[in-house]
Amino acid sequence: MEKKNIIIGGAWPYGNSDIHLGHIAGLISGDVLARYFRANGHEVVFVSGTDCHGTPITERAKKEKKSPKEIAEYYDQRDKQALEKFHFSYDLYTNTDTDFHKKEVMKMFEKMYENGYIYEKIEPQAYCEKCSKFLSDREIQITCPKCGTQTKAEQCDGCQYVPTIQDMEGGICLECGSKTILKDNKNLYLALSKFQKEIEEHTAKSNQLWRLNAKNETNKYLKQGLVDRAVTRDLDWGVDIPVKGYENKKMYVWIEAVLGYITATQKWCEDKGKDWEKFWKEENNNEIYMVHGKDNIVFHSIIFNALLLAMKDNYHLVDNIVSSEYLNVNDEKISKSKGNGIPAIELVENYHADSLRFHLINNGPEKKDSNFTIESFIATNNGELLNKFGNLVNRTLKFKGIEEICVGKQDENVTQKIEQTYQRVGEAIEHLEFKEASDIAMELVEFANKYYDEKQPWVQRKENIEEFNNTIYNCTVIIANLSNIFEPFMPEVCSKIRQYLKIEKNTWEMIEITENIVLEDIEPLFGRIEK
RNA sequence: CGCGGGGUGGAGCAGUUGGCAGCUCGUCGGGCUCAUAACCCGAAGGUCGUAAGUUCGAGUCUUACCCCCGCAACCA
Repeated sequence: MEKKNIIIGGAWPYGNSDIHLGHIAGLISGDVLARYFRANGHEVVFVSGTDCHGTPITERAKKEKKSPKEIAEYYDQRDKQALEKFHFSYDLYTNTDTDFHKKEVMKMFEKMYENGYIYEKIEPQAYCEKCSKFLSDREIQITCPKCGTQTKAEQCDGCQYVPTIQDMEGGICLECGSKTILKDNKNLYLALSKFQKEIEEHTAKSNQLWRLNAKNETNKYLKQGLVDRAVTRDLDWGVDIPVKGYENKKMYVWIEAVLGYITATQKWCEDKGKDWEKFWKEENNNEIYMVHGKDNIVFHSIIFNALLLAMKDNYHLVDNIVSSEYLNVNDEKISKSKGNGIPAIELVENYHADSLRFHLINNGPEKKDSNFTIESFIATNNGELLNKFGNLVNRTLKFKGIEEICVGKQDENVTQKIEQTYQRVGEAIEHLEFKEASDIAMELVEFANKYYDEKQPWVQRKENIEEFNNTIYNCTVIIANLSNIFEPFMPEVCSKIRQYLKIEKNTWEMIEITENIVLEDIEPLFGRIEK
């Protein structure tokens, strides 16, 4: 297979709360891809980080009487820990508050400005004279001109009406309660409209593998026609604007956050002495995957690509949008007010990370919203993983009194099944069908249990020791290969198997066992969860 | 005509370009004893929401209709 340079970008968790199971369910696909491509010998950079800027963080900071930095740092640590416990194999997990990120983003911004894709526009904006500042929509309360509901000016709670700028006049500043006026304000805008055609063409060309939601969302925006977007905000927390006259504004958080995929790559490459451009610039046989939830789609499929184009610097655009739907918990949408968010870190401290990973991959919101219940998770752990997978390993490697796996005769059918499984699982992963991939992988486990039962090693052992050795040998070969095939889904368990069988590292091709293996300290891979 | 998702055996779901309706669990019957009472075999159970249409052939495409769910903020 031709070696590729692959970027996998996991969505950046927002640093104002713990990431929950829904985030993990969406992001896990990125880790599956990363592990799979690495095993295939591709050059992979898998990056993410904490998104530290923006209003929700400043709001939370104010409420807790802390600085935005303190809030962001706390959740950066928490999220990083949670992701590590889930065995996310990020090459770099950083955050947007690093000097490196800010410096590099400012350079990129400057380039877009110089290229004329970022321009100044003066427009009236809601202003509070008492607070002496411009207000964003979410900081104003208005009476909806359509239905009369009292609502924040982002969108009407009652009728979904989106207020115009005129509606903002005479609203109420949520900070101090005084009336808002309209006042001219200058902002920098990204000329998204100039990229309409290029993004349309690129999308049509590359969206074959995209999920339906990504195609629909992106096409919806393209159909409406891309509209230029303000990229500066009246805030004091964020990345500075490297343009004269904008000293007291900051960059719109989405703009600098998505550029984090690039700065993180740059940082990692710098530390490793590699060339970051071969991952991001054209003609390097590269491929870019972006992994996130459905509400993030247009930021990656449209805005990020527009930014890449605006730099006019030979950037390779995003090829694959891997967007998940939402995970519900006990049939309810995850929401903090309901308290059903289940911080990811709490679950992974109580349950086996690999079991959770497998369950989320096999039952996750890949094509539509899915529902997580602890009962269904227990069923996966006890039924699929322990009874089938764990038990296969145990009944083979802990066969009564066995101390050593002796090299035997490789069974043709077994070889064929294993090779076929590599191929089919690989294809499914490359087609971004992760549920399918995990199902096919499980088929090999079921095949092995069947093989075992048909051969009846407990009988063979008494009647024909050579055949007994062959059976156990073939089952062990399957197990060895399971440790490769399941690596993208359950890395911890797989590395444990490799340790038992003294296999050095995982690959994505059939491995054989050519030397006897002395068995030591074999322990069950999964624990039973009692209800 | 606001937007979006969905209706498939008892439950939870899969069905990608239309080609004999699958999976897991559950139920019933059988086998085995190596293994964390785990494993294997067999059976029952579906007019794929309703109606019409296109087609040699539709769960899969078209149209109409019925029902369920989500859509302020926190939040993916």
